[in-house]
Amino acid sequence: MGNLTERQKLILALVIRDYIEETKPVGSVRLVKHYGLGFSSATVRNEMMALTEKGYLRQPYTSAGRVPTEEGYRYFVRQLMGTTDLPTMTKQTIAHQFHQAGLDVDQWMRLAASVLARHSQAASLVTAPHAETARFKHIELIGAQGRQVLMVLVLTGGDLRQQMLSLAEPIPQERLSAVAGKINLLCDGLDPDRISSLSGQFDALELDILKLVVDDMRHTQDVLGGEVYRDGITHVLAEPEFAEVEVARNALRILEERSLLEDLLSRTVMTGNVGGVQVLIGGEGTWEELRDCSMVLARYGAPGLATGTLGVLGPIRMAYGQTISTVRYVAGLLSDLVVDLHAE
Amino acid sequence: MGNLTERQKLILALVIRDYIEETKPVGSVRLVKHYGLGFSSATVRNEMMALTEKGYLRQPYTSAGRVPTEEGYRYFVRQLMGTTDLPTMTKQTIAHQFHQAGLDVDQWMRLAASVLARHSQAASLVTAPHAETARFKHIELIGAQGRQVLMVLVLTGGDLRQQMLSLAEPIPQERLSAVAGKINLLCDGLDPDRISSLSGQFDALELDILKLVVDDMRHTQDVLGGEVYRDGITHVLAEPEFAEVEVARNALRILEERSLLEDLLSRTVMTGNVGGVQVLIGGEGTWEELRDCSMVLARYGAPGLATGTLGVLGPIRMAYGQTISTVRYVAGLLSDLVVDLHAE
DNA sequence: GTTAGCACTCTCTTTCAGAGAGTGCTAAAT
DNA sequence: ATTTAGCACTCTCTGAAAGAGAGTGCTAAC
Repeated sequence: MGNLTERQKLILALVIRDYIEETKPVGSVRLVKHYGLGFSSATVRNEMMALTEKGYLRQPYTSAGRVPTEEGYRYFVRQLMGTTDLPTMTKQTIAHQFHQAGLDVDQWMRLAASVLARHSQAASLVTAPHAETARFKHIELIGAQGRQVLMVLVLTGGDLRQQMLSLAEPIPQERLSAVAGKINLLCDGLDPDRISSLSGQFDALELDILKLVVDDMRHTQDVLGGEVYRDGITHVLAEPEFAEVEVARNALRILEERSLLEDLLSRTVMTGNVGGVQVLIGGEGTWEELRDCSMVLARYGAPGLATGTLGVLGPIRMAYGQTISTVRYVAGLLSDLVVDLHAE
Repeated sequence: MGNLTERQKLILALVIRDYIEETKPVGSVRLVKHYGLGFSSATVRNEMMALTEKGYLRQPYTSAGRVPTEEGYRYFVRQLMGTTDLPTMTKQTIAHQFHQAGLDVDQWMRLAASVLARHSQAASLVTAPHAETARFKHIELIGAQGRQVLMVLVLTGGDLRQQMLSLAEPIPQERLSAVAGKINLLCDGLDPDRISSLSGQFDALELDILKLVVDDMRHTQDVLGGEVYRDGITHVLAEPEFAEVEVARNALRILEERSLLEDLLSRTVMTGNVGGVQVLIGGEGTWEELRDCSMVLARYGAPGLATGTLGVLGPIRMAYGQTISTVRYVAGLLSDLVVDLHAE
């Protein structure tokens, strides 16, 4: 595939930049005029031919202007774009909004989704932070009417699970509290496997409860155990590449179907480090559903404590610089907030 | 506006039925042939003219077939359609799915949204059940690192709120438990106003906590206090009336923007009774955003205990019979489940 | 290595004509 | 007094044809 000359890099970058703005094939004449290049359109044409040969550009049809290929975008993102950063003003505005939200995780998530969507003009996606390995912290059993009992389970990392139990027979609140107290004492800080191994020390009722606790904890360890926050779906519909309803449907399916999302996240961002931003451009040969769109994903949080995922879904013709820096910045903010919340 | 003759009613119903199926203007000849009417196309034309005059039908352009107006759909839904019911088989299938979901409210909601979306082939919307007037049931204060405290608040109706507090100084867990115990004792079953009036009996720390409790309880009373579950967004995009991206954007905004939704729900379904299904066809002169779509909404739950809202959003050309019976049935199921959960 | 010149290709837009569907009116039939 | 057959008319939709426009790739000169 050979390397690119500086001039080829320049032209590739300009084609991408222009195409992202204008949404139509970029011609050689336009490029020279619009960006005041120091060489002629014929030269640009020659370079474009080379770039087309190398697979970074393509023509929608013979004798049309050039459009970046997915490979072209990837080269741009990896080699050409450099690391951009959000303007200080913008960062301050966003940070301010988060500080105003206080310590309510639900608020953060909603705000994060909203900020991502607005600043990238695309659909956004945020999963609540949760511990990778669930550890028991606290259980509460509150009797309701009859044999119904509300079980509230608190895990390290701030995960909170509730469940309504229907017991075989009514149990007085004192007994429930005693059971909860015993479990709290013996299981503090343990993971589900350890708790399972403790079964010898409990009676039948306690074991029933403990079984549910363990199931619940295991469930929490799933990638998508918690709530998924979305925003900006209407933004992607505004993009011309999603005018074709089938394309739009396909893209939104990714956001809507939990199983798809789970597969996608577990095989990409979950394999990366916190802080690193991953860019998926087109299907990347793996995801048929992503064929016509790109995603910018990141993991946030504090490894060992609690982590979550956030990202953006938009057309392949995406302003990657802007989007990547937004995702990185919001991921950083959320990481700070997670740390603030758990350690002092 | 005068009343309609039986034959006019028949023709109106057939036009609507045919238009819903075929998505194109219905002509007089087609109507006679396709439904084996006992009178000629000329007669149908005369009746159609009358129906057009009365505002129930309209022509996209001179000498095209007829299309129902919003007024036409409304008449159909209110006077012509009658009460349809889901096939027993379908009902059983749905009921079975819910029973399998156990007692996990989150599961119910997700399932309800999924069922609504699939059976109505439209976008669905479900809000979690919560008490209209929040009543205190239980508080738990769990010390985390340093001055951080996790407050878990349980209200009657099963509402569960968590919040991270950052206290002025570290407080030992015993003291926290004592505070929680005292609040549990004195506030059991009270509404936020009553709790506020009790301030004389508490010390500074307790009052700080109590303040947050009251705020949280008030917040829970909002229409959209809890989580909103959505599904089937891709379905509406498949409908031809949403091929125009602007129309689709507009419709999805309703689902996406909390403030819009809040306004809409509080002014419609919240004014109705549990069990009653409300149908909004087009903007109804009030909601600009709903101009190009219809919603079928219902409230479910047990009044006084906990209620929630659910519904469906689709094109005005919607299979109202099918959709309404699905919404009614799912609302009924959720109501039963809410009752099961709270009373025995 | 670069550039001017030019023929060529392909799309996009506009125009036009014909087909088709459906109406509304009139006059006859029931 | 309805209902219906007949018919002229209206309007959209489709496809073909033509012209404009943008942009390329090649060749030959700089």
